[in-house]
Amino acid sequence: MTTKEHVVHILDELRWRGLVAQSTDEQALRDALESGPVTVYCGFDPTAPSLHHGHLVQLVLLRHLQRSGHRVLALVGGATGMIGDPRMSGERVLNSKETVAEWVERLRAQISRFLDFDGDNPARMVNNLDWTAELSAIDFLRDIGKHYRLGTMLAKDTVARRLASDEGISFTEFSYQILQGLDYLELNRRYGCTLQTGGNDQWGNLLSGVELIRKAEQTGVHALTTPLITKSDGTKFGKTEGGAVWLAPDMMTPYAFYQFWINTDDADVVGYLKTFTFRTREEVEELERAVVERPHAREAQRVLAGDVTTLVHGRAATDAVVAASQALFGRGDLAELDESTLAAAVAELPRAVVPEEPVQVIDLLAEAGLVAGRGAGRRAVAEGGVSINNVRVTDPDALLDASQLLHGRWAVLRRGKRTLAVAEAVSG
RNA sequence: GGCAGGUUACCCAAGCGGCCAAAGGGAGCUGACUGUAAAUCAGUUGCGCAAGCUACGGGGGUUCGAAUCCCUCACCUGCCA
Repeated sequence: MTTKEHVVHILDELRWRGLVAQSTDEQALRDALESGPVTVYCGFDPTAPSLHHGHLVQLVLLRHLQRSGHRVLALVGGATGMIGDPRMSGERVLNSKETVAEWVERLRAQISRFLDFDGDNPARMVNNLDWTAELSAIDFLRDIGKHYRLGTMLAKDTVARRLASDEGISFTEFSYQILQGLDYLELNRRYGCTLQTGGNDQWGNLLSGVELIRKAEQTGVHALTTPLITKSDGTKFGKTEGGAVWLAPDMMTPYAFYQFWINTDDADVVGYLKTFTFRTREEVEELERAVVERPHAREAQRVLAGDVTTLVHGRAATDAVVAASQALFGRGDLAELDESTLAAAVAELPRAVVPEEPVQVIDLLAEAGLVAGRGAGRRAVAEGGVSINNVRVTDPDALLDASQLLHGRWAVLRRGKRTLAVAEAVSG
């Protein structure tokens, strides 16, 4: 921490980083954060086998708070994940208990990377299934349900809109807000938690807990939300060919993850540096100048991609993908790369196996997942969008011949400008 | 439980007996221009080299011919109880 950060209030720091959208009584929150360690919690529901870019914002926020001395609780929604937070796109399909349990474990492992669970201010991991599994329906309705007014619940934005939609809303999803409120109450009682954070779309759910605690405990607690991360061109942040930007390496390779960030628009990169990296104001300002003065150098994008990939996948993985990116997108001829450099670079890519017999290029493309099928492969070749070792392929029926294998082992397949895979000969 | 409406490709949505592998929009993909950026313009988006095959919630039927008509099942929604 630089000396300057000591004089900047954590809330102002977070605001500068674009991490603050709404909060309950801001002055009260400001005073609380200033007067001593605040216990804060943020929940993560197991709706998929991995966290994604949206959760990353929350994890970064928690990390900032922990670094400035506050106590952090990371909650995995073993219970809420079985109910489903209502969303505008319609009723969710319930996952099996086994699936939810499995995903809970995966999320736990992922969250652990972002916070410090040792030292003198350790973060703590909690699971809301721990206090809901044994809760009887009667106790739930008497002790918790009695504090909830139907009018308030129905007025919640998502609920109201879902009710007005053709699809409506099930009682299960409607009840979600109570479960989340209960979590906050429970954490307040157990650990003195007085701040809950979340995405701005969670505002209603956060307030559910704030109100429940006010009624049940006659005490005021805080809520703080982060803004929805946006892109300047109006499209959705975090959307890729494969879906979301997953943090799990088995769902999105570190290479693909790095590439996602390095392809950030000029118009967005400074904002993302503030939000997703821990760079100081001075560093960000310098990179901001670099974007204006030398946009083609893409320095800000490189720093962003490097920092975020390191945060999520670690130093070693990042070094590997940076080297791979430089090799594969560098100016030089791929054939001139030495064997070990090329080996490291292609290690990050999806691959297809080159059999003994002659094989069609389009089959390799399909096998490597670069195209959806042979037809799509033919189309890609016809469009001029396929190259092998940076040499454009023009014949849809082209075969890969052994002379194209670099170092006798690899051929770099490229579709479009930046989607890569490798065809590898079986060694032997 | 009753009545009404709905279920079309990644999403929205048109089509209501042949000219439908299915309009239009969104989104995606590719090319040109670039800086692995944006914007713009162009092409493209069921499987198959092709003949052809499989498709409009599932099943059955009418018809020379069905996404389109009939029956039935499933699911969704609304109103009423």
